Amino acid sequence: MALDRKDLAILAELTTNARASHTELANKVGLSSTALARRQKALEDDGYIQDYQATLDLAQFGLTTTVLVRIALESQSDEALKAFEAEVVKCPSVVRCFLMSGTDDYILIVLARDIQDFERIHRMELSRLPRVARVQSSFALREVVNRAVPNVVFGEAKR
Amino acid sequence: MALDRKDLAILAELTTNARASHTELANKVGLSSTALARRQKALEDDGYIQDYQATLDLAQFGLTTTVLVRIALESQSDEALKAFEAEVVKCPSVVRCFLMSGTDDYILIVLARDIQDFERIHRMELSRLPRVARVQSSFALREVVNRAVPNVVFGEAKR
DNA sequence: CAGGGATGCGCGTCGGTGTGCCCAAGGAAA
DNA sequence: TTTCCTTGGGCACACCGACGCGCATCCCTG
Repeated sequence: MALDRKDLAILAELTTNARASHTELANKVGLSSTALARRQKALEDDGYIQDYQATLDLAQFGLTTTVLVRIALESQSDEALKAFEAEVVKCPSVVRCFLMSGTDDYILIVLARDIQDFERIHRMELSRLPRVARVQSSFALREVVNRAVPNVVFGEAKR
Repeated sequence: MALDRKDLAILAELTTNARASHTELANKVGLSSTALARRQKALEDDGYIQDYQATLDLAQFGLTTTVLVRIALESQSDEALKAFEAEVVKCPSVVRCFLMSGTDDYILIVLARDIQDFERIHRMELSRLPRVARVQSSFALREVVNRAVPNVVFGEAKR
């Protein structure tokens, strides 16, 4: 299935106003509400739209510090990876975790209130992860770009 | 303003079903629809909820490859940082960009269709960024954790 | 005991949503 | 070229549900 520029406009708008009504969206895209409803339902049924979620302002919760954590394991055996991953998913301060190629085995993105809070997270969450050989943390001083969807998705219009 | 466990339950539910109606949410949280409407509006007005956005399945768009890119600049002067950041925000394949402490100046998260596509991105987007001294790319083999909101937010109930 | 804050119920209004039908455009086949 | 068929769009309508309000109640606190 190919998406035309109106589909992309719908997606672009929904990634900002997920609660927009059919008529509201229709006006912005340049369609009637019924045509838009059909397209939106198709986008959902075809899996382009996964779900609709509220975005929280993490700064309101005091989570202003982002830390990138590089982790190397003692062993790259399947058992070690499984054991590590089974625990890392439980860490409440971890928002992302990638299994990486290269020298580092895993890279985590951790959210903390401040540096002292990260010390606590390091002690209570990260240092308790199994099979870890080395942990290296880098603090993000500022977030320059933060997009849920790359702009490249909306750039191409086909029909 | 302090949030009680019902507020957290509302937020937890809205981060999954942003389009849920008041009555629907009220049933899940254990409130009447009117009480829930008041709380939800308060959460919005107080800035806890930033906005509501549709989540796209990036795999449906062919974006299955995540790359972490470490970039060091020729100079850490304010002018060099400004010049770099002004251009990196235009890169359509970049979803995140952090100014970092430590040896690396910036860390980017880039989404590509595949490794060949990343070669194109490297050539067309990354290598054209100004003041770059060194670019180092690491491919993510798998994504173990991907959360928009850390679980630590929902963990604390106060009232 | 009094008062403020939050809740729940009921109501009316409003708007969204879904359906049926018709129309226009484009492509294919005769 | 004509005709048929398919695809997508728009209009109108009716139904259902959401939403917001007012008021009584409850709890907690001072």
